[in-house]
Amino acid sequence: MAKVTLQSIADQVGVSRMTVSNAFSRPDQLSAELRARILAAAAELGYVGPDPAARALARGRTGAVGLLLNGPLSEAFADEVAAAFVASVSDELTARGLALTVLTPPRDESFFPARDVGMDAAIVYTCEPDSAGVDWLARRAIPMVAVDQDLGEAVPRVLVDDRVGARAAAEHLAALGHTRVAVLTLARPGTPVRTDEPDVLSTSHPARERMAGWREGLGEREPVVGYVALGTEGDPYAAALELLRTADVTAVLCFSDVFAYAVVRAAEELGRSVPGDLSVVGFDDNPLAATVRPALTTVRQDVRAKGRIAVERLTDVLAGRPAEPVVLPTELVVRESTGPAPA
Amino acid sequence: MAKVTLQSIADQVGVSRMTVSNAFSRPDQLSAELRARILAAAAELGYVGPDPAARALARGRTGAVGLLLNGPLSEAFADEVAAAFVASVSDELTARGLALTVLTPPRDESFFPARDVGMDAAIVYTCEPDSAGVDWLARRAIPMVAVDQDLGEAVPRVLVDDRVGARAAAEHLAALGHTRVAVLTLARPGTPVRTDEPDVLSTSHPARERMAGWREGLGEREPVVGYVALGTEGDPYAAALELLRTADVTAVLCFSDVFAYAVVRAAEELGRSVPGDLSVVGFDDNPLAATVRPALTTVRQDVRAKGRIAVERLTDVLAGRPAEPVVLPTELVVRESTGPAPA
DNA sequence: CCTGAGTTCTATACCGGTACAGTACGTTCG
DNA sequence: CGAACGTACTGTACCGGTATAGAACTCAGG
Repeated sequence: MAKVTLQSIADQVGVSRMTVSNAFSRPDQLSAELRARILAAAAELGYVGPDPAARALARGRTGAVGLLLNGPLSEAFADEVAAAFVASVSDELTARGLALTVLTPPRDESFFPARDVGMDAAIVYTCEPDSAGVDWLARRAIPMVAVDQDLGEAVPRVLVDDRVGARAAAEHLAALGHTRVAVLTLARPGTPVRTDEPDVLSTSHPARERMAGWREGLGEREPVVGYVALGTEGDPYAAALELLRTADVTAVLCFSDVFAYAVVRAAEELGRSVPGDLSVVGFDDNPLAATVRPALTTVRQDVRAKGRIAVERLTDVLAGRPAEPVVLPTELVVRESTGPAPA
Repeated sequence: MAKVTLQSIADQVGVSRMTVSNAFSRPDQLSAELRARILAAAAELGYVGPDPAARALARGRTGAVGLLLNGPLSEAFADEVAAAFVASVSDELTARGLALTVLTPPRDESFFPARDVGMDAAIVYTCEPDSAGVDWLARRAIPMVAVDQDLGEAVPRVLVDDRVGARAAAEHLAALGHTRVAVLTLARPGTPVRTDEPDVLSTSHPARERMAGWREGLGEREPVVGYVALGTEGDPYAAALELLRTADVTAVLCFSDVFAYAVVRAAEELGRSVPGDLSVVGFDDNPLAATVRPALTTVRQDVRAKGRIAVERLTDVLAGRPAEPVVLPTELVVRESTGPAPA
């Protein structure tokens, strides 16, 4: 059977192709009676509806929004917080009649999603400003919204107040009398597990901001005894063991709740009780944080709101409205993993 | 600035438009020297590369594959097993130079991803054969692969041997002397929480097959004392409490590890010890199953393999190769949540 | 010197729609 | 009763590429 197009239906019914197009895409442009006849003819011929590719070319819109990630999706999902963000973005896009296309770094440059996939706009999640993906999107002039990252003034951003949250966590420890505090945070990929060099820190916005907040909150005390910087491929538990064995501290500030829980388990392994001998603070308020024992003191952020607001900003941009930068609040949640510094 | 197209570069360099197209898409079709000149001119004019929408129309391929889900993405992610499957699919597609577009049921028919988004093929995950999404894909003649569902002979399927796994779980309980066994499984949406009517069961392939396997494995004994059928919106913990309060059983077979853990907590709440007073078996071997106490006896399936094989089948279909149906094995994993039936 | 087989580039013909500016024909209103 | 307007439909001009067949030229082999 030959391909069924708008034209074949137009011929069948005896109207112009444009009228058939309108029957599907702009019902108010023709009489109900004629539209019914056209739809009937279409059904009879087995016409499904306008071809998305042709429509995308003619309209200049695809109906899809890209979500640019800095690693494979399985990596994002290893972190429950990132997974919740992705889910939130998808839900919000659905509610607005947009589809989600996942843009991951390619294995092979021959097909580069950020360069080769049609989309109306993109949400950039935690990607370095100089990454290839961001570069392609920018060169294609695809409207972007940056989440958990600063891509410059031109790109609207949705951030979390990591610094204030981290400062609150550090002040909490300080108020409990802790003076020897370590940090377990993210490092640039490839960095050795343990280091005291501040410049191996991950350049991600949250990593920088949280570190800055911790330093502020620890105030005049020797701010950080040492820290373990962990690449994405690192094993948090091994890093935590290493940290506790080599650093003489009474508390640890962690980049995430997953890291914090690793510290808790490492402390148990080494026979140190939490929070009796060691206080541990996480970040994000992962569902995990409330479930494990001892429940983790952490800094809460509202991940679903982050996704929702990112999509709102995106639709603002698509509609030509100005999109103000947003900074979402954080909140210290004190649970069982922190206590007074041991004497 | 006027839009930069292939034609503008062709004019600038003084070659045909086709040659410029080849410079980007088929480098072996022209001399290296000319290609370099074209690329230089393109860079100078700020040409990014062929427009994906136009290319999709001309080539008849988009480079994107749809993943059809039967609910919002956040719902899929509530289940760690489904999330792992999605991640696996994405990783495998990336490895093959394809992008992933998420196809969820629309809030509003005006934009229906399964109907309106361009894609080369689709993976259908746990969707009812008569759902609107499947119907649109079928009418568009989009190549499909069905996962955890049977869409008829024409659609290649990737299944898990749920029945054999469930039977093994039931036989395990039988061997331990259990004769009064309940089931906690999925129901059709909207079904009341507790029922003994078999036909409220979810029509999903896994739900049917697991139930069949459980019945087989319990053999000649009164097969199932009763079961709680749980819609997707139901609260497993509440259902588990209800079940244990009303059914006089020594063991519960569950549709998932999440359900099983809910039963464990409900048993604790009611003062019954697991596995002393009550044995519980889950399904899937969710990471959770090994972490919680008591660790859950469960039926393992390899979710990453399921994603990988689904994508393999999909590429087979795209290449015109026949795609044989696949049934992946399951394996009973005995941990701490099952023990001899109490006297 | 002629033939056949590469290269390298071009001409033509689509791919399947939508936007926009009409045209033709009632209706309404001053 | 004529101007102004709304409704219903059409004609034309794109949207920005790619496939395919062929033309022009080079080169090796007989």
